[in-house]
Amino acid sequence: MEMTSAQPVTVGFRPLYRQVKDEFVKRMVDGVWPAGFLLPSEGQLAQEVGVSQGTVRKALDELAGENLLVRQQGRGTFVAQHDEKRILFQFFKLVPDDGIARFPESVVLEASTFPATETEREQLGLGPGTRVARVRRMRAIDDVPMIIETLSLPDAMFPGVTDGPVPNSLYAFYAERYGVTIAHAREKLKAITLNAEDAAILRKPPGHPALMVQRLALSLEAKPVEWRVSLCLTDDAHYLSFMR
Amino acid sequence: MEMTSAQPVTVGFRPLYRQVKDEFVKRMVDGVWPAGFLLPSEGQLAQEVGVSQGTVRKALDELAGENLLVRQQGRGTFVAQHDEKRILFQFFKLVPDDGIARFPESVVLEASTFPATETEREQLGLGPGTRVARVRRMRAIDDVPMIIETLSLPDAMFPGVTDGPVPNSLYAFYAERYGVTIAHAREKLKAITLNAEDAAILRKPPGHPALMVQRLALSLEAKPVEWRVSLCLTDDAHYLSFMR
DNA sequence: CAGTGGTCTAGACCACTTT
DNA sequence: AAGTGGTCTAGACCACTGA
Repeated sequence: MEMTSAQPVTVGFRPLYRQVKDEFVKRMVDGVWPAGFLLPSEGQLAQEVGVSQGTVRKALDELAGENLLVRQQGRGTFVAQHDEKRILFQFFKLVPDDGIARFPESVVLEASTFPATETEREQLGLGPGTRVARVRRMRAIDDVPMIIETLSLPDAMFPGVTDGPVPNSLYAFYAERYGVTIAHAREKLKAITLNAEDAAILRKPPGHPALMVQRLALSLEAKPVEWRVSLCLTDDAHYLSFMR
Repeated sequence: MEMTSAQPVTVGFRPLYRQVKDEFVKRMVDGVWPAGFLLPSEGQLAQEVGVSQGTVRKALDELAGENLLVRQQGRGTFVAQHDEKRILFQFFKLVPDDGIARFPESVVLEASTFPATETEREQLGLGPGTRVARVRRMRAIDDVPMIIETLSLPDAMFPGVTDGPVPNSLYAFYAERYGVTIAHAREKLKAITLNAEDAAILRKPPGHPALMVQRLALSLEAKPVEWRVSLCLTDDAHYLSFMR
């Protein structure tokens, strides 16, 4: 029996540009390349990691396609930031019926830490007995109440997040204060009718229909980081979804 | 005054690979490359249109990214088809809460042509007095009624579509019988409560909440082709949306 | 085995931005 | 003018498929 001829095990194959991509993601995760950072030029990066410029380019192009980098011809390549424009474009799908997307203001109703519920533990991948920070707030567009939002964060990952004031733009805050970047999210939608308490906050009668949006936000490392349940009025707005 | 020195008008600049891409889309629109068609190899195409293989590749890659082509290593590149798998993945976002996507069956309630309403004319870009074919059907998953769907098609583009039986899988039917390929779609979602008639069909009490999905489907040429309003029960299912 | 798409490289030139 | 990303090319080799 021939011992030396190993079978062609294709098991560990991983394209160079993907390895390069992983390295770049790691730099973002580790904070070496923070939000807004101007990357070295393609040529420099290629020399640095020891591959051709074309391979670096393919890695950067894919990261730009995932909205993690922003490329600007003549200027350079930047780490994406959670500015208002990006959030409106990438994460906020509720649009007034006039078609002009606007950023909602917020009024915090409650912010404190609690023992995680079973749903929170399941969604965020937490063990029993873990604590979460929970924020409940009302959001309005043009001073018209539109959304009641309850969000849960692993307390260990966001220590003291409910101690101070909670800013309106949370994803920029997570990045700046905790070094946690929200990269992607999954939303599940259901139609419900409002109970008396929620209806009062949104100035509608009990039993009024609303859109319930359950969002799980994932970090750069694809770990679940935030669980958010929103009740949205869709009388004068709609949730917009494109299928490419 | 110097008449010969024109300013450097960058007006007509269009990358080669985009022109190649346009040419390939045209071949699909014209039916030269029908659904499921196996394209010539990259090398042949490059020679045919007179560019390098790399340029053809970039065009094909973008088209694959838009789900208009499917590439398979070792096999070749194919024109995308509206098979059940693609529709489930790309166009059908209502998923049972168990997380296992399934294709719904249909029962046609009504199918005929009518003068287009103002909404239909506006959405489909039709002139006054135009006729539309309208189909109303109930859709069920695992024999449980889930959706009431009303769809409108320009009669001129789909002549006689309501004369025969209406198949369950419409997008494959549009492609095969009318040479119309649905490429993309836009959906607007609202929460509503069911009226007595719709509630009876879905076996729920009047006033029960439901998700209203208004879909405008676009052809390869980016023209609006189908207007579809669906009322979906979300008691045991949800609309799933990813944000990349 | 031949043929396909997938990866990787190297180099040239173009368009855009900033100095 | 210098530096950036964007396009285009040509050629080599790899991984996958099917005969």
